[in-house]
Amino acid sequence: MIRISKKVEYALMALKFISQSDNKLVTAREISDTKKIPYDLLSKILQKLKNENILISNQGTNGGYSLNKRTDEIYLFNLMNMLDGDVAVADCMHEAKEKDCSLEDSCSIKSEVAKLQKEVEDVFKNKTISDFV
Amino acid sequence: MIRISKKVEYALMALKFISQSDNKLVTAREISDTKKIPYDLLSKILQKLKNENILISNQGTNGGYSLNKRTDEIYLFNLMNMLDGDVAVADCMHEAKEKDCSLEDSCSIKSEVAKLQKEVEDVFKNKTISDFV
DNA sequence: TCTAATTTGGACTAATATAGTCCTATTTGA
DNA sequence: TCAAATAGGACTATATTAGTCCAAATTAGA
Repeated sequence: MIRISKKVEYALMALKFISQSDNKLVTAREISDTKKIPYDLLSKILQKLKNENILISNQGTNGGYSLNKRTDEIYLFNLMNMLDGDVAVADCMHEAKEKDCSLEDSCSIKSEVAKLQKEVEDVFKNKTISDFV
Repeated sequence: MIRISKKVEYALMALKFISQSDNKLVTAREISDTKKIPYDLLSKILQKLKNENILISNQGTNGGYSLNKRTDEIYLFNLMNMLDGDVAVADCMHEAKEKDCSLEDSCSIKSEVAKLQKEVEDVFKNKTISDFV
């Protein structure tokens, strides 16, 4: 839902770490060790961020990751979407599938919940990685 | 976390329903039937709201619930707290126990997460039941 | 060309949180 | 005394999140 999951938390820490490494390539192991983040989980996250063009990766010996965007171009809201999927304040606010709400007919609060959704979204859309650095 | 769980959703629907019943006592069965909410679950929610002085209950035949506060005195943020416990954008933002964050030392993003917490809290603190009626 | 360091990525398990159910009291008006 | 209601503990089921395990592919350097 709308929250900073462990994945997002780890992503923020990793991105911050990478952004502070003066263009030197950073390995998953390095981040995992200094930040005490489970290695396998972190790897998955970095791979995802690479596939989403947030990071650039170099494989093999001496490989590692580097940023592919400026920190102020990476939005928290997007990170959350990438890592945890649809960001929604309530089950019925999932865009993708309209997650067929069983209450549809009897629900009397949907429009206000939608308003809430927008307000909360805005908070997360207004934060970028640069805010965390 | 910070979201409208089913419990909160049902509470909002129920409170709206009760607020629109002109002081007539409303039974859990009545709400459950017309709003298609699982009866047992709804009962628990109403009992909780009664214990938190949001509702007044009358037991026995012809019993039921009525509001104990004006709708604009019932804050969404408080409802969430009552029904789902501590409202937090991240695990480390739980007040009660400081939920001993294993990253404590290596975490480099806590202050910004705290800022975020406050911003999101404010959204929920600025909504009352009257917004949903 | 071999080896070690590294990313890649699928499949699985464990832990936790949420949602829902079942059952038995207790209260009270008619 | 009965039926309609709230009260509430204990339990089960489901979904989500977190974390682990394993094997492959890539690449620099000895």
